[in-house]
Amino acid sequence: MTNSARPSTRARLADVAREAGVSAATVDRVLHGRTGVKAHTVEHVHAVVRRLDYRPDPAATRLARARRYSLCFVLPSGSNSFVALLAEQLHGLRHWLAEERTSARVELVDVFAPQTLARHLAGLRGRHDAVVVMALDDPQVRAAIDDLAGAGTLVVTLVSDVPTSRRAHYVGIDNVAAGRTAGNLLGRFVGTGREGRVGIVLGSHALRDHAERLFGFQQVLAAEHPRLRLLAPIEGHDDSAETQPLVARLLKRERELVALYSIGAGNRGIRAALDTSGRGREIVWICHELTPHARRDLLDGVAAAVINQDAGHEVRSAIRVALAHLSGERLVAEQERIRIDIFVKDNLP
Amino acid sequence: MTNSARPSTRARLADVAREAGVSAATVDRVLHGRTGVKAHTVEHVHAVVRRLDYRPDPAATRLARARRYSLCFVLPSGSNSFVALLAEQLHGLRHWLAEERTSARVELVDVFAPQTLARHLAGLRGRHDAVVVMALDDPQVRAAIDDLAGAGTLVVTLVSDVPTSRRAHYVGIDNVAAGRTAGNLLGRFVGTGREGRVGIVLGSHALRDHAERLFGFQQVLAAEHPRLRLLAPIEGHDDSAETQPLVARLLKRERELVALYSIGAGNRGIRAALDTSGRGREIVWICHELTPHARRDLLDGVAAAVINQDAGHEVRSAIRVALAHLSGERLVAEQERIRIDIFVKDNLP
DNA sequence: ATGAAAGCGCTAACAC
DNA sequence: GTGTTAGCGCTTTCAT
Repeated sequence: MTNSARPSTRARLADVAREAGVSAATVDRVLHGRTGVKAHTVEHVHAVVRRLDYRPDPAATRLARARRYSLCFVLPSGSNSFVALLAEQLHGLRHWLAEERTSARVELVDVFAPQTLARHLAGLRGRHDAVVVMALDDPQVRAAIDDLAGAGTLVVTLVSDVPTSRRAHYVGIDNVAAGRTAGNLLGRFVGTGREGRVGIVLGSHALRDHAERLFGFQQVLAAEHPRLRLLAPIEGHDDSAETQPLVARLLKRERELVALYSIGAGNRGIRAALDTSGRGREIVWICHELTPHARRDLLDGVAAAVINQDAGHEVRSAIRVALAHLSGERLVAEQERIRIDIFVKDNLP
Repeated sequence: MTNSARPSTRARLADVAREAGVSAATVDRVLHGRTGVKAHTVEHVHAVVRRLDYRPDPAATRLARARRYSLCFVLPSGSNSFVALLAEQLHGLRHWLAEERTSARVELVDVFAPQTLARHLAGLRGRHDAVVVMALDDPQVRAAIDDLAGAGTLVVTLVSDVPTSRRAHYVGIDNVAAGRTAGNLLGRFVGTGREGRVGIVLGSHALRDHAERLFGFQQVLAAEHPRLRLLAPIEGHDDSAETQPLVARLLKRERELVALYSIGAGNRGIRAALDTSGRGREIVWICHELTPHARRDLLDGVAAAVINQDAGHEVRSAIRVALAHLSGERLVAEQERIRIDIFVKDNLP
């Protein structure tokens, strides 16, 4: 009875091999579903694995793996602060990436030009193990994603999904729920009894995340705050300089405006317009993404709430998801779900 | 030039050893600040480490370490759902703990009895590497923590801190900020212009987290919603059965009650009292901790918002913090900060 | 179809 | 004070 020598320790691969009467290499083959093992042996090894409740030691696995992975992040160009946050988070993960034997590069592309984005994606074919893309949901882009996937590149969508494409995974929030959340807060902040008009600013109807947020927002306002009337959404293309005059005009025209929902980026323009109008503290303003500016807007009492998706979580999740797919590891789906954060002045991190 | 054989790869310990002209063991000693190395050698090795930008591979480190750690979680007994959530999360981490060569046990103690808790802690002396405790901030408890720490046991406080004790770390939210957040939301939900009275229910003034939340809540209401009058807080000892009649009486007595802030546990009692009174949907109710019941309360439209601290994050953080202290690893402080989550009906995870 | 053996990068016991 | 050596648990050639 020498096997009582290491008590209370979990089973190792060697234990499985011994119990199954095969070598470690065979167990490894079975565990990774590789060919070249007799069907009967496969069965048997699996049985032993189950019996011993064997689970591989991830530290040993990582240490022994030779393969290196190459990722490419494709993000929108422009001055969008949230995108800057994503890029910054990615940079901050460089040491972790090195430990995971993974390299990641960032490429910036004009996201409002589907053709440009599609061509860029086409150019990535065969150059990376996985491409993580914050995409426009457009037929050309979808086709480009399908081509990449067809050529064996894993595609992960980030922040804004292209659900009917062959992307392996979407990392981001449920944007309909995010829009509902904004509607819930905005309606309650204005006051259930009060009448008034609500302005909406978005980047583009063509951006799936924006369209979904708008949908959720409208749902909740119609159902729970019917006294508030929604004005036609303004398209600012996520650009502050473009957004500011549009919102300034809105503020001048609509004297009964009680609230403003900013669905996308370009919030510096909105803030400027609100400041100029002098109505910044009476209008309930809700926007998305906790950028440094949004933080200021909250602290200044101009923004009532900010709905956020954690850029750090998203980048880490995208990497974990990609590596899990590439190396055949399991994912805890629940762990990869991105939360819809609500920030007000007092719970800022 | 054989060193171009492994290009683009980060430096390993062996590289540092070679460059410094010492053995791997010596580098190891220096890196872990162990004695028995000439001061000059220490300097030199550090210099090489810096020059090569060497950072140890955590996978290799974990694999090689022989030491096992033993943790003990001391949590309040009773029917508190949030505590159940903590215990459940800890159970879910058993495989991770096994990988980290760490064992963790849970012990349940009556947290409202300082003497009992103090005695229990005293009994833990010398039995674990670290004790994680959700403690009452009381002189006897503080002394017990100091004794434990003095005897070489690492103490981490969880959820509710004992700041002047010798605990190595506090894992939990900023409860003053949490109270402020509740005040902010509650005030806005009621409507800035509206008058009325606000009821407050807490477990005990002796619980530091409860006292801090109350403080933050009062701050915000006084400063930003002076038209709302706070009633004297009710102490329900985090117990639903005890809380329910107290709240029922409050609801009967106070016809001008417009909102209710529940600082601690026992929310099932509050929900029952609200349901019985028939005022559940007109009174703005805000409570803490997203338990299964709180989730229902939100979905039913009875709770307006739930302020939450993520039980899973807290348990993982407590373990990481403890292991980092015990094994002398670095911590990314920013990563261990526990968020103050806000949940409404629409952003439930 | 399967096994033997050499690492992956670090730690720890034991020499010297 | 410092070096040598034998693992940690898995992956991956290369044999057979």
